[in-house]
Amino acid sequence: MSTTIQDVARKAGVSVSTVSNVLNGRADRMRAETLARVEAAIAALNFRPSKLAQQLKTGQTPLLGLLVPSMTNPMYGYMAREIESYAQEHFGFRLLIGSTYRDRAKESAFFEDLLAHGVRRVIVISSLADERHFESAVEQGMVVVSYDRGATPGKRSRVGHVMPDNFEAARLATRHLVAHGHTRLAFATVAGMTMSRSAKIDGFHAAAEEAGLRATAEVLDGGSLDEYGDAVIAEVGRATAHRIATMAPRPTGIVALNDLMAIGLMAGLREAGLEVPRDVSVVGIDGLYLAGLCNPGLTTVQLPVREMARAMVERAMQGEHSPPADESDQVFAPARLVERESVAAPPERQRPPAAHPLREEKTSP
Amino acid sequence: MSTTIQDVARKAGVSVSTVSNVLNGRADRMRAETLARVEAAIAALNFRPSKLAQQLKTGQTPLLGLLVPSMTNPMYGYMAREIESYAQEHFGFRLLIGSTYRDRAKESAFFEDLLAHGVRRVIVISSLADERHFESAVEQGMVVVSYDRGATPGKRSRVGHVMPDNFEAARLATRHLVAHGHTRLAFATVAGMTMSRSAKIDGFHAAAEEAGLRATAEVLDGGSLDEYGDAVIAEVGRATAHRIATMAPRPTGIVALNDLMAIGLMAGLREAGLEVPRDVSVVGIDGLYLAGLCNPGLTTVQLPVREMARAMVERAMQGEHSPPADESDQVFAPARLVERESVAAPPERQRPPAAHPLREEKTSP
DNA sequence: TTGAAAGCGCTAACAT
DNA sequence: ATGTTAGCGCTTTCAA
Repeated sequence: MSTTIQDVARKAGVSVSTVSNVLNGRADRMRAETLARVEAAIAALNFRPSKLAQQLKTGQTPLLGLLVPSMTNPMYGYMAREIESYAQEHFGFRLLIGSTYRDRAKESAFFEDLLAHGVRRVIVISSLADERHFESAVEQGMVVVSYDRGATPGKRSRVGHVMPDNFEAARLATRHLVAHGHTRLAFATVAGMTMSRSAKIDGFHAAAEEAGLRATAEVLDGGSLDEYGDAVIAEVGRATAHRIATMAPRPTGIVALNDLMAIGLMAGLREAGLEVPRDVSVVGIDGLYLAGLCNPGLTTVQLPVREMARAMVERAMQGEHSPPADESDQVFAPARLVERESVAAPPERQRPPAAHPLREEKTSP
Repeated sequence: MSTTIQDVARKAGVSVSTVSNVLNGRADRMRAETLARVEAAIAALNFRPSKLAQQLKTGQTPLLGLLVPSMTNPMYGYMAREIESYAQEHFGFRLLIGSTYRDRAKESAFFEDLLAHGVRRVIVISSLADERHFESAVEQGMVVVSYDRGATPGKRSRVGHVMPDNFEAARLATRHLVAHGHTRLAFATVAGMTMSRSAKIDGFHAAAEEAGLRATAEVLDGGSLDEYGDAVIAEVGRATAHRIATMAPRPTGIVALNDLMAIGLMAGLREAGLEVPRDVSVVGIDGLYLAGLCNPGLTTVQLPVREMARAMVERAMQGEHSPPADESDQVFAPARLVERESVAAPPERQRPPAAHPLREEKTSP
């Protein structure tokens, strides 16, 4: 089929081991003239050693597994992009990607396949509560790095952890609302608790507490992600917005779990006849570029995505050895608040939602 | 390291070929009792055959290469998702993904790596003009399917082609504007011509012609994609919007190359003090779910993404044999127009852009 | 400085 | 019905 090391050896008039030596940078073991002949043959035949065969021999394959809940979510696309380019540029690794839709069976199946493919390093972005299936993969020799979830305290896990400072991110967002004079605060999240979600809620509460607003700060728990199709989180945001519109008194400052939810929230608020930021202020967390394209522009807390991506790749590449004796989680400072137009002072007194028809979508053939 | 076929054979008290036979569905060649023993051993040892070794032997690896311009673009995320799930569910293939950033060198490097990894089937979503590097990959035994680009007429290519009916999509969008009474039409695109772009432009012109509006229908050629960072297309849209705002007379009905560009366009129009749809109407092409979250909701032509994804996977799996003698491109009807709020009748007379300050982004630490 | 040879884990003739 | 064996393309001792 394609040229093999044998062909090269034959063409260069040397043995395969010599060719293998030049392939593996052991050019010192041979005469310059031999090296030249081999290199010439490689070039002439346009030979590329089969990674397959190399792997089978060495047990190492330059492939990085990446597990994301959904590639359709712009945040994961963003992270995947950063992970890919760093892994490629610094380690020559390609990405073997898989979507899990937050389904444990799918996650496990993906791990099995990775193992079978000889992939030994994986980055997992998941919101699944427990990590047992990862541990078992680690047992089998995998290096796994998990995003946005801390190690279970006590149980020293061999899984690496990288995450943003979710607490601080939410606190920053909440303080921004407080600074604008909001006193009725809400945190909009989805059903189900994860480490990162609870950290954000804690940050939200902490900021409310500081401002003496704890009594009126509430957590709005939206629908489950499973119930919705694709735009999932945004849909939950939309649904939550409709709920907010009917509350009395209504919260005026809302921190969303993430930008996508915030975007859905804004759309829902609009549909319910409420105007952002006149009636309700919204701030997101993530820092998607899409936030800057919204109307109004979404104020959001920018997470250090690139830095986190690098840290994850580095950790995944370290190998099974190096995890610092005291494998503490790697946490990043939340970057900065990016101010746009979705936050303003709360309204003097609350208006009822305008008698605004729900917008309809027509479809024509 | 991990359990091998040898271990299973030993444990079951049979030879490796017997185990291999059960692995490959040749259970009929043995006694039920033997089969049972082998299966028991496999289960007990939690044995998964190494795809690596299988590949080396068979030359087939259940991996599908997918080349996209950028994973950050929601449209590609959407396509990747559909491709992945179909390939996984129907063929048990995983995705080896790569971003090219529309760079030929990166594309070629990716192909080389795929070859080295034993991957023989690739789907390419690219806007690069020529396909020569694909042809060479095909020469080496790859099955490649290219999205959104037709085969060069005459030169019968061995590369498969799948694309939406771009002409019809743009025509549909344009007619919608015409139906709303617009007479000054524009098509907003990016620099550089590709097959799909020119098909859209043709569709745009065709609709204008039908309506006798050809004289005032113009193509607005935005910046190059290379100049921008990540949100690329949206940024081009934004820049184009600023240009539109200063035109006199100004077009009132705009068809955007795609949804992302339309979203950027709407943001830019807003920044320039123009209101959509009161001053300018916009319609996109793609049908991203994000279009429904915009404010105003973006009217767009929904492309049959899932169907196209399936067709591409099917074609990629067919193997090198089947390409129908007259390998014609596979084209899909554009689905439907999804009406939202970004289109209205044109204004009676044009207002100058409001003295509206550009919105600013502040960043605080 | 170079080559011979033994596998890596599996498949598929070919034997028995 | 089951086992033996020769590779797939490469890496890596170990010899020459």
